[in-house]
Amino acid sequence: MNTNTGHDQASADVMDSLVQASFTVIALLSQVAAEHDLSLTQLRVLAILRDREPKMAQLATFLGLERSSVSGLVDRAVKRGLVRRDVSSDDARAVRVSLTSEGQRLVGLLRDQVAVLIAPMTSSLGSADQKRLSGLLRRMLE
Amino acid sequence: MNTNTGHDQASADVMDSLVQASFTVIALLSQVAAEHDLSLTQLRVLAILRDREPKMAQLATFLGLERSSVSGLVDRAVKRGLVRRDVSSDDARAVRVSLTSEGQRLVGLLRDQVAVLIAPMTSSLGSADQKRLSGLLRRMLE
DNA sequence: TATTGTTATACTCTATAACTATA
DNA sequence: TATAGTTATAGAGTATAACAATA
Repeated sequence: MNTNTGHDQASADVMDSLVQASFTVIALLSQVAAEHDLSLTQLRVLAILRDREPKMAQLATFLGLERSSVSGLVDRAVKRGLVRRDVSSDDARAVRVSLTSEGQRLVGLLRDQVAVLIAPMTSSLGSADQKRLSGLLRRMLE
Repeated sequence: MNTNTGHDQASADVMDSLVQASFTVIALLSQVAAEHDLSLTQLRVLAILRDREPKMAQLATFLGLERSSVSGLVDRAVKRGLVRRDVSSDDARAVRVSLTSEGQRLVGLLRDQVAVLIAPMTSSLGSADQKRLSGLLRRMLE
């Protein structure tokens, strides 16, 4: 009988495999980031800016961080020439953050390297199972 | 034609869904940790110690961190009464780390809370699909 | 008055280098 | 000599609180 306390075996299995897979993937992303002297958070910043030009407060929301924390992150990324700050056209208080061309180049490179590192894992599944996996994950994330 | 550069659509799909799912899961773990004033790393330490009593160097390997970093982590966990250091019986240089009863209690609680938070996600899949998902993830991680 | 962003401050996390004690 | 662990130091990441500029 399932008493719905979240402890039945099937739930525990999904939880454990999801958690383990997540740590594996995050470790891999951290490794790619570290090879470019970036933290995981800096990599996230670049990934977010890949198809967005948010204001600071929006970037903080995406990252789940305080605005003050994001100020420092953006400072360091600007110092490295990866990111740009521009005063918003519609609100003189607001700052819009975007990738420089150097930042765009790097984010493409990072994506390629992640693909290379993740491939040995995913290719242990056949092509049909890869589609099943991404389908299941997407349905779960919706 | 797939030129095997890791850029075909199926590979990109799995990569993107895995990365997105991983960030979602890690954010959830961080949230549970934060509710107990723990960092994600401290939560990992407790989870590792749940069924192991490693020496410092082994714990560092599990975490993928330097021994000096682990010294600080264990210091803070000891200070909170969650973890204990004992001189190893076979090597007077080595230190064995283990959970206190308070640490055991907490790690159980954390696991329950993660299960509760992850449930809304996983339960969007039927029971058969949950099994498929954990099966695919496990095969991928082997 | 409320909001946007930055700055000041403090603590955690992490690495490197130097050290102590034991093997 | 080599290994296990700690300590000293420095930089990044993070939050809270206080602040300036603009709305």
